This record gives sequence, structure tokens and C-alpha cells, in this order.
Amino acid sequence: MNASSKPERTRLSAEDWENAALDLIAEQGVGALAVEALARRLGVTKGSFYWHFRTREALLLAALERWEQYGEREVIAQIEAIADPRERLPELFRRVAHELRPHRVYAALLKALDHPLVVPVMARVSQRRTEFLATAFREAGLPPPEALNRARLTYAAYVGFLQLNFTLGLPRISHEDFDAYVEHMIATLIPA
Amino acid sequence: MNASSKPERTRLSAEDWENAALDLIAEQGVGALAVEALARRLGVTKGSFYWHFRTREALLLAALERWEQYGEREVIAQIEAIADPRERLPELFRRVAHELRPHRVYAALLKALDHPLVVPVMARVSQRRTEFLATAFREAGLPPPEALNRARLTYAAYVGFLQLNFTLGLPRISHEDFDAYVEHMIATLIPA
DNA sequence: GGCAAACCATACTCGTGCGTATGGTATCGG
DNA sequence: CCGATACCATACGCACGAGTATGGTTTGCC
Repeated sequence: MNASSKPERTRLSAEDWENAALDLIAEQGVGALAVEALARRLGVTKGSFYWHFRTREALLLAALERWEQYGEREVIAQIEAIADPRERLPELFRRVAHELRPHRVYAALLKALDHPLVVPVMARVSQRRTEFLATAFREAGLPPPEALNRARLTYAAYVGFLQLNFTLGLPRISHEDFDAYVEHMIATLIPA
Repeated sequence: MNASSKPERTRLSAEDWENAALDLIAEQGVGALAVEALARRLGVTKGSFYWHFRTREALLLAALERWEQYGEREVIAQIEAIADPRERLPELFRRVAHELRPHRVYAALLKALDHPLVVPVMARVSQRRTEFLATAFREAGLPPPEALNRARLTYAAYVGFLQLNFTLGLPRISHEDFDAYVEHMIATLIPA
């Protein structure tokens, strides 16, 4: 029992701080990312932090870039591995719908679009994902201009869902209702 | 020329502060709502503010409630005035798409979902609007369970669109492309 | 025209969180 | 085993924004 019970009494690296920052952001939002709070969380003090980073913003930036790098690698790879292009979109929907961890950070960053540092990161990520969706819709048979609009619509629906059901706690949808909702999305957004 | 050139040298009421607060929120977000800044904007000092409100949070709360009250009255009334239920949804889409002012506040509040005070307000507003959409979809011929899911999907798409194209400045979509997008939404989300 | 209430200005206090200064302890190559 | 470098603790300074204290000015009303 020495994996995550006590705060791991080794010394820290910059990456440790970045990962801890992402955890904190996922749990309490960007606004809660304070250096003294993070230090307490890691069982050290500010003195440690300011050895690794020049400023609080530097940590935030590093954490965001880290997230941008290692964020969606697996999902995209898994989907592109599916042979039949017409099977990719429904599979993507269902797979994404049953994740949780990755959405937390994304939802937290959506709530923090005040902050100038997160805007460009979110813009890049959202842009890439929308384009990924657009090609998937083209491969599913939609003519290019419609594929792009459908991708925009789909990704907007994803983003909005996070806000409404994650951040706001709109009438806590049940497990079965959620599955029905996902199937409804598939039926209306993906061409037969 | 004495309507809005100089800051209106009359004395202020609580409502004046609330409206000014909403303007500021729409422009710069909830985070920028500071009492000294607002006071400067109105050409007075803090001394005035703390006569009208007990605290900064009290102002925010009052402003939010004000917005919740007088927010969507007209739109809903206009739409319900349309005789043919099947014409209501496309008309709603087009009409909402060509507004601007109301979306600014809503988008600003979406960015401020960190703040505990805005969450319940946004939850109530979003809930009501979703239900309004659901009945509209039922009136358009969708069976009740599907109507609800379609309403959720539609409203999520709206929220997501605001985030992606308003807050983030994703590739500034052109006017014609935007109209095409709206028509695409109508075609895919509204039953024939 | 004068008094009471409403409204506003000025000058503070105070908490909070960032950043700095400086000295201490662990770790590792030679 | 010893010095250099990496890592951390403690104790500060400092800016900024909320809230308070207190007194001044305007406005409505008798």
C-alpha cells in the first residue's frame, strides 16, 4: 500500500507539477490553480515550486501544452484502425460517450475560457477535432460542404453537452436515458 | 446629443448598477466585475456602490436575477404566436441566429461557470429553454421521448456553438457560410 | 428655506495570493 | 567522503481588490 495512499515522499520534477496541476484543474477548475494550494497537495511548499517554474502562468502554460500533446492520441488511433469508414462514426460516438476522465479536463477548460492562456489551446484542439470529424463524415458519404457543417454541428453538440450535463448539473440524467440519448444522436447526426 | 455621449450626470439607482453590471459582464466576463471598475464606468466611486448594495456578490446576484427575468420573454412570445406548429422551429432557428445582443450575456455566463452564483441561474434558464424546445418538437410531430432527446441535442448544439464561435474565435465563419450552417441545422435537426 | 433622507467622495483597513530572498538538506559524480 | 548541484523550507515584501468609517452634498417635502 504505497502507491497513492501517502503523497509519495520522493522529490518532485517539473512534470510532477504539471500533472498535479492538470488534476487540480480537472477537479476544481483553472481558477483554483494556486501555487500554495498545489504545493500543499504535493506535500511541499512554495520554495519547491519556484525552483521549477518562473511563475504561476508558466506552470499553467506548461500543463496546457502537456494536455494538448497527450490528449487524444489513443482515441484517434483506435478509430482510424476501424476498417469500414461507415462504422467509424457510431463507434466513435459510443466510445467517447463511455469515457469520463478526458472529458473532465476539457469541461474544466471550457469553464475557464476567461483566461487568455487557455483560449488558444482550446481553439487549436477544437479545430483539429472538428476537422477530424469532417473527414469522417466525408468518408461516411456526405458531400464535403455538408460534411463540414455536420462536423461543426456534432462537435458543438458535444461541447454543449459537457456544459449542460457536466458543469451545470442539469437533471442528473440516468444511465439508460443517457444511452438512449447517445443512440438518438447517432440516428439523427450520422447518415444512414 | 445628450443621450449617451457623456456618462449621464444624474444620480444612480440600484437598477442602474445592475444594468451596468450586465453590460460589463457581456463585454468582459464575470471576472471583470469589480466594484471600483464599475464605479469608474459610471462616473462615481465605491462610496456610491456600497450605499446600494451590501456586497459585490449581492450585485452579481441581483444582476443575474434581472437577466433571468427579462431575458427571453419576447422570443418565446413571438414564436408561440406562430399559428402552424411546424413552422415554429425553423422560424425560431432563423430568428435566434440573427440576434446578437442576448447571446453575449449568455456566452459570458457560460465562461463563468466557475462561479457558484451563476450555476443555478444558468441551470434554470437552460432547463426552461430545453423544455420549450421539447414541446416544440412534439408539436412538430416527434413522439415525446424522441422530442426530449432532440431538444437536448439542439440546445447543446446552441451552447456549443456559442463557445466555439463566440468565445473561442474559431476560424471566423463568413456570413454566407453561417447562413448555410443554420440551414444545415434546420435540415438535420427538424423533422420534415 | 430648512430638515431628513438619499446619494456620493475620501481615506482608510485587511485578507489573499504572487513572487523574492536566503539559507538548509538531500543526492551524486569523482 | 566531499563538493557541487538539485531540491526544498521559512520568512518576508508587495499589489490588488473588497469592505468600512466618516463626512460632505444633493434632493424631495413640509
